[in-house]
Amino acid sequence: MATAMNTIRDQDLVELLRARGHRVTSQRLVILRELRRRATHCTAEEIHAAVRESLPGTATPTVYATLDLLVDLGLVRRIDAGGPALYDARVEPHQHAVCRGCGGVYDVDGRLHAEPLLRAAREAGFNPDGAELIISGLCERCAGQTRESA
Amino acid sequence: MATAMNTIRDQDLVELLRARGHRVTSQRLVILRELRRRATHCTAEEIHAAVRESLPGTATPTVYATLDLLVDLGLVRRIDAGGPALYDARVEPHQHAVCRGCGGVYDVDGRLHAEPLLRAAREAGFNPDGAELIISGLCERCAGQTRESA
DNA sequence: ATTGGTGCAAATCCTTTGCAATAGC
DNA sequence: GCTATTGCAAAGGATTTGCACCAAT
Repeated sequence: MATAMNTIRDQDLVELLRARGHRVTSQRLVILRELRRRATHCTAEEIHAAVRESLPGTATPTVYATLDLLVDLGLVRRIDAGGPALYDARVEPHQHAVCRGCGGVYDVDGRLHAEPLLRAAREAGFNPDGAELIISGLCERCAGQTRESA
Repeated sequence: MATAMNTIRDQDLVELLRARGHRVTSQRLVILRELRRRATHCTAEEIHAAVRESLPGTATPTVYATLDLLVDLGLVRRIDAGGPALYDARVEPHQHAVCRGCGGVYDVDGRLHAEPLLRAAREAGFNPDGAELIISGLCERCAGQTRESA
């Protein structure tokens, strides 16, 4: 089922699964591929719809379980931005901006410098392994509408 | 209904509501007071239970609507940490750490320096008005259990 | 007197659970 | 063959909606 093009990209998932004693299943491969194909965050539902095309029988709980696993393996970021959870396989350092008006989520490129806070967490007995920044505000369109209606 | 002690603290809410053309209701006062009394983040459900004691008939949708409004007014922070939304009226600069194991949310004192990212967002046409950092990892207890079971 | 807020009931949305069948090791 | 993973159906929990009544301005 794996094409030559995808084999290289699938490699890291296969190795991580084996290393952790998990099984390599087509659902897992297809779901990660789908997340990587779209270079943006998407919901479990969107992934489910896309995955159905290559793997018609795929069930909702499988999608959720797999997304959880991919997050655990560190291959996917989970973004909690108020609505349904978003999943993101984009690897470049970037954060997310959420519009208070329309709920849209936008990428903001740039590295997050949270070392002092991670250190503070560590000193308080917490073992951090990552951090997510959510910027909130108004997107261009919603800011414009607010101004017009005021 | 307002006691002398609370009047001072309620003042900012009353003024903000008036300024924005909203009405001053006892539900709004009581919900904000409750959030301020507990110096930690809590769920809508917890607030609801607490508010029922002084305002027995209070309905779920009222609690949600009021919390939304308080967040809009900038008096309360909303924290999306994977489970039910948390609301926090603590004013000292601090962020939150969420345990992957038990889901617990802990305060991490310290100011967040996200100016470069906020600037990047602004340059991309977004109008930021705040940012929330969620640190993820394992709390002391869960980290211990993982080690034991390994 | 107006109309924004509230309470109630019910709906909706997202996510998880329980269990039998399947497929990876 | 053993057991993790899957699919299916259904439950569960959080939040929102629609509408009638109430109460702040």
